[in-house]
Amino acid sequence: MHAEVVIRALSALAQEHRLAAFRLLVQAGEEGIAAGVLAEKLEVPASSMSFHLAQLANAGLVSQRRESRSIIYSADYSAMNGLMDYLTENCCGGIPCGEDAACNTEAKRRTA
Amino acid sequence: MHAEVVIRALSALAQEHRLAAFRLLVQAGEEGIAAGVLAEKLEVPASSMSFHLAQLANAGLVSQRRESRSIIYSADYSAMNGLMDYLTENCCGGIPCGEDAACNTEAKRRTA
DNA sequence: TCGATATTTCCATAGTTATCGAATCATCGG
DNA sequence: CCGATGATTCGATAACTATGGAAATATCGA
Repeated sequence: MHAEVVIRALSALAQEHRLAAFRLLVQAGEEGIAAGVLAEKLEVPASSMSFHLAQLANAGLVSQRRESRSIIYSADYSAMNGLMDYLTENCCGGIPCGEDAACNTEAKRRTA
Repeated sequence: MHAEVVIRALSALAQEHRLAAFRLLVQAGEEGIAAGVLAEKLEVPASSMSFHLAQLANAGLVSQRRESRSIIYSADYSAMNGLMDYLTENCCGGIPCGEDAACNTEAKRRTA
């Protein structure tokens, strides 16, 4: 993953509504969530939501599919993992991920 | 870690020069790097570098100390781990960190 | 104290991003 | 085909971010 792509992903997530939308999409899993539903849940006008979803899509963090009149968005886990990979490798250098750092703490907490 | 803080950290990293600076600081470890050295390495005017470092500091990702005439910046690993924590917990939900996801892949690669 | 060095603050400016109503496009049911 | 529904695109505007030179601040050595 190049720095340029990483920056686009970070920029995409660095916004209140987009971070919130992405969290919901991650929770929703494969099934995804329609644009209108996201707009309603986040109390954002449809055109604004569309703008934000386009940013997330442009960053490769979400994919979309049409289902009748709705457009369903879903999180792209591999893109997110690519981002985590980059951050772990380049920005967590001093405290590698296998000891007491974030990722592992989470992993343990999760399986506990 | 609240969403607000997370967004500030993501915004801070979502910029070419700041991401590059932070990577260097992570590599440098406790010792840190002086503002002027960073400016020179990244080929950015001193005042611009100062601006970017202020953003990183504001996000809590770096700390600074004066050492004679220089101001030495160093990465705050715990803040970065806090960010990783949040992302793992909120944005990697579907594929928890203990299986094939980024963090663990990294951890294994690192200790191998 | 003076001059040099390291950095930040100030300021103007250019560029980018967010917002949201209105217009447009796509799909469906009848 | 028509009206309704779900979504995007357009366009204007406001807000924020990045840039970099000049001035100000802090520290040092002599």
